[in-house]
Amino acid sequence: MFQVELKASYANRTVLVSQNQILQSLIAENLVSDPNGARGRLLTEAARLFREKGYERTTVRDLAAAVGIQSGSLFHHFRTKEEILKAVMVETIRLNTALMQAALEAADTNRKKLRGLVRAELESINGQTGEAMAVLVFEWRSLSAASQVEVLELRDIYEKLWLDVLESLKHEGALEADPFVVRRMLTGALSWTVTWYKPERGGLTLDGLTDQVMAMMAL
Amino acid sequence: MFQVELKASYANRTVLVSQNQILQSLIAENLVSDPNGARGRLLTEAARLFREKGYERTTVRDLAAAVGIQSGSLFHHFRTKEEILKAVMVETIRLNTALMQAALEAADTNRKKLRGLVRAELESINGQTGEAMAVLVFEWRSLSAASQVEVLELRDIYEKLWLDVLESLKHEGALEADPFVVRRMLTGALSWTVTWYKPERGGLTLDGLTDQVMAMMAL
DNA sequence: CAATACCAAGCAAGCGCTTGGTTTGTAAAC
DNA sequence: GTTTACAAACCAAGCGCTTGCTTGGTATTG
Repeated sequence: MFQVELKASYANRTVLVSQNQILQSLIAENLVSDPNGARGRLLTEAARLFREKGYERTTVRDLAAAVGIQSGSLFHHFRTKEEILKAVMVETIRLNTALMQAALEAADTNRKKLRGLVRAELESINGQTGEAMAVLVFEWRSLSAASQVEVLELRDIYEKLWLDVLESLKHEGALEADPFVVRRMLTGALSWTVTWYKPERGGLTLDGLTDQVMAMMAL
Repeated sequence: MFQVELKASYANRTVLVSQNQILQSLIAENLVSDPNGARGRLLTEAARLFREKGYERTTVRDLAAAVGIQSGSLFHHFRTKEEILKAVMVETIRLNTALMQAALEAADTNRKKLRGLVRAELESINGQTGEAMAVLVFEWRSLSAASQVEVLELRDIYEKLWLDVLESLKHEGALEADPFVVRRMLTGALSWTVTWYKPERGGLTLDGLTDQVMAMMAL
């Protein structure tokens, strides 16, 4: 019991450290904005507001006020309001693709890889990037058709990571259902946690939640 | 093979007939609007538009044009635009609660009851009431806090139907995970089908999809 | 001394909703 | 069977406000 807790705590710290390292390297490559910089701070606040009130109900004046500038000044950083939404989504997918890849590399069996993906996605949805992840799910329609195409290309890379693992599990005989369907179901189930899962109350940890998901799939 | 198809077709017809009977009795009780009446037609169109473009992006002029009247004339039927959204949600929940109750009554074991609920909810989401169901999920935030409270009361009744069955399954030992968590996961997974499930292509029927869900849960 | 970041002011368009008046449906009164 | 009465349904016009975004100019920074 004590052993388990120690191990869990250690695993948690490892995850956090590696998450940060991944973020830093993405910032260095200019693939995501530094949350401490002007642009990054705006995107963080935008994600928060978009999640809280929805994209349409969030005005450029709200966004500007959240970072302490005038509404007109926003348009020196982004040409349109929609470009802000797109940036939130693009950077979120980039970060999460990297996080999922790291989760895959840390596991040796396909079963552990799936658990790693589930755990990582739950962490993305319910952790610091949760607001941006929720925006990705719920504000999709607010993106123009042109932007949707662009973001979808990134999303396909991300989804392929999942499908590869699920297909391997199917070949192993560990999974009965169609990998494509399973991934879609998992997308829905995991995203939806953002609307109800509150780690502080209830006592259900992220690891516990991950266990429940795996148990539900008899894996 | 031929037998199976006949049976499926018959089962499907039974479902459709009973769906219609339930709808008729709810109309008679004035709990939902007749889709052929003026109010019902507006609500149907509203659900379609809200789902297609989102509540905020749908203007009262859009709504009015969809039923062929002037925008101002809308306000003889509803006092505010939000009242239209609320009406869509309330009537959808009322109809679906009745459908779920019927599904429960038609099954004898808890396992069949769960399958009935899953099947019925998938049908609600992907059938004629799908647009309204999607609105219920994706436009929740657009409801005022006061309306949210009102609709939540109805939703609780609906959710209790699920929880009772899941708890029975847990007591039977057929379910390992927490019923509450399972229901939340199912809510997410089933709602999400609206974004990807297209019965016409792919060849996956609603019954097939139901089977996949049950298989995923090892039930 | 550029380039970048910002402000103050406001424009054009679109929004939900109101207003005053007309048409339509219905049913009793004669 | 026409007339009268009246409410519900609807139209045409537009008001007041908010929206995303622009403009012309001013600090700030390397």
